[in-house]
Amino acid sequence: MNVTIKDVAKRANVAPSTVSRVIADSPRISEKTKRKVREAMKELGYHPNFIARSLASQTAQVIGIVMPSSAEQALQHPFFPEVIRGISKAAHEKKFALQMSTGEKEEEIYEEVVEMLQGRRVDGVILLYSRVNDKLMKYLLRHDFPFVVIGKPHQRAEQITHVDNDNYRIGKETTQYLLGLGHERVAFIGGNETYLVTADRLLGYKEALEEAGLIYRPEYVVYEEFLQKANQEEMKKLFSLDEPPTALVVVDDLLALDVLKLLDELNLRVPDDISLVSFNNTLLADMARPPLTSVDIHIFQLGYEAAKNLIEKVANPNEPVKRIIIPHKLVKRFSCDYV
Amino acid sequence: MNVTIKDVAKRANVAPSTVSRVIADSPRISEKTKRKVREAMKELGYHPNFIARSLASQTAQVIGIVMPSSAEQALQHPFFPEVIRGISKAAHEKKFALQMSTGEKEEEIYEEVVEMLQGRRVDGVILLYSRVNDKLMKYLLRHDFPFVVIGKPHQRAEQITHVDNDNYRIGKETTQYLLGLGHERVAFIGGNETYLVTADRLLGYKEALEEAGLIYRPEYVVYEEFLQKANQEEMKKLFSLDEPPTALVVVDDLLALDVLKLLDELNLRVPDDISLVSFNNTLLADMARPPLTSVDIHIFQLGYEAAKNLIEKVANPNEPVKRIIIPHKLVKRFSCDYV
DNA sequence: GTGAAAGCGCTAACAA
DNA sequence: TTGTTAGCGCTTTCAC
Repeated sequence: MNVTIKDVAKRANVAPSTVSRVIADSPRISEKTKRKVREAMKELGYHPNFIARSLASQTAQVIGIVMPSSAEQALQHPFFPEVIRGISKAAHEKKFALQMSTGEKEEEIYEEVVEMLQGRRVDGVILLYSRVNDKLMKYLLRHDFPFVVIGKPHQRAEQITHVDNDNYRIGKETTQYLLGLGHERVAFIGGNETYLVTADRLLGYKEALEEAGLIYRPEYVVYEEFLQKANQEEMKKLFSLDEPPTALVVVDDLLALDVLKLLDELNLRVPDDISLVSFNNTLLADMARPPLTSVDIHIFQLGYEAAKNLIEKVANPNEPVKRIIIPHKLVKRFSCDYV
Repeated sequence: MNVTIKDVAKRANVAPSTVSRVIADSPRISEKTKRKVREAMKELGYHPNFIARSLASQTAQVIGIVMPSSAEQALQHPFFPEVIRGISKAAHEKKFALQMSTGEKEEEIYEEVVEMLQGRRVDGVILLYSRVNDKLMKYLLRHDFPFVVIGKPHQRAEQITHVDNDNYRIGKETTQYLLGLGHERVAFIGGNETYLVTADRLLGYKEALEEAGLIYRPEYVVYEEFLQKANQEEMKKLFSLDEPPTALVVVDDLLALDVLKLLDELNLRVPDDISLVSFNNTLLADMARPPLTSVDIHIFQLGYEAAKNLIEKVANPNEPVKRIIIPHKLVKRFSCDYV
């Protein structure tokens, strides 16, 4: 079979435990012995067996990535690869491996993650979503498994380490930017209504209007699902209002592309006829025509911080709960103009 | 500590091995015993320890995904999330978990994958790239580790199970489509020169020209790196030729968006002034304006088949080497017109 | 500074 | 059909 610690021990004329200590670079082993052992490892082409190590040490050095229901769908959205990039970076730095959930439905994912953790395959998980009343989150909390959520937990946020943006402020500032350009009829195009991000940004949007002395019009708020061509009804309704908006706050780049397309069909030109600012500042924003003014929420950093903090928590279970707010930044391009 | 197989055994008044057999649903255990054991598992809240199982059974039930140098960069390209989606689907069906490489440089990734495999963390890997003279591939071959590559291996392709498109035909048919529209000055915009995909498609492109009795002009072939704004020199040169092309074969949607942008700057309109067909048919193609005619290479399926075949190979090491060609399809939208 | 030995939780050969 | 037992390859007390 394979070269094991015992083979190395024999070759180096030491005990297996000594080899183990050399692997861990224990300070209690003499340099001379270390050299000898390392040489033996080289000669034999030894590679430590992670699995055996995991079993003995009760730690996997692996973190799990939990996608929202339907990993399959999620990956269609540029947000996810980008968070994963950040996670990957941090994991790599700390020498942790990455495991991804593959489940498609909520219940499946729940089972899968439970097995991951109970099966000791991963030391902790990062939830890439924050859903209302999430069964999995409760389970993690109850069993005291290390986890971090990206976004704001709906319940017990103060007990859960999470990495988020200040979505209220984002919504507010973005709206204010548009108001500052002279727009008074600003509409809000949200994604899925049940996500907290949307709700928070909407709150900021309302606040900005109020502070500016403008009234909030419910008919100016539209929820369009991402990645769906079909239900553009709401959007069309928006533009057949007596007083259609002159500016749009669109909650996501991908959605913004959809919107752009629709506006094109309606013969509305951006930014001449209508201004638009979107969020996330993914590659899409830059590649759209016109290039979109977009709020960079630093997705990569969201992932990076999530992984970093999860790993800290795994290493030290007493690590206090943290709430990490990643700064955002409005990136101006060419989709906004004075009214 | 945690509930183990022994606890369950005690509770159910059987031997640990019996419990183990129940987990594996061995047919040699009576239904009655199974029931009894399963009940005990429920009562105690037992979850099998994967790590222990892996160690004992010498199999991890995990497949590794190897990104090209710089996982970090790669994930910026929509191709990767999409293959991963496919891989995820197949893995999920076969109850395999997914582990991703996190390394950034080629050498790092090499080390990482070697540790993954030697450390028995994964049973096999999928290479999401095919590079000339790849050190890792040689290693895998030499050590007889199960692996599958997406794309065409540069060397010993006949010894390596791989999943690919017929890129030669793709290049040829695409060019023919443009020729059929009356274009005689068709340029080829490739990505990274060292990838085999590009080379194969270029071959097809040349062949199409030849068959049509047109001469191949080297100045009509341009390599532009993906995701780089800087080096647009080559492209600009292309359009300052005495006889600039009237149609473009662009090797990738993302690149096509870049090209679109550049054309815009040059005041060339698609498809009026210039026709363009791109590849991959990602969401981008549909969202670009104009929506791009693009060759769907079925990225999802590439991933799906790769994972499926890898898992088969892991289950049965004698599985013969396979070459799987995924069909492609030209999806017509609005970026091409008669000359 | 190093060795001996127990044990992590499971599987699988061999017995019965 | 089920039990006994010896590992899988490593870490980690506890000795010395």
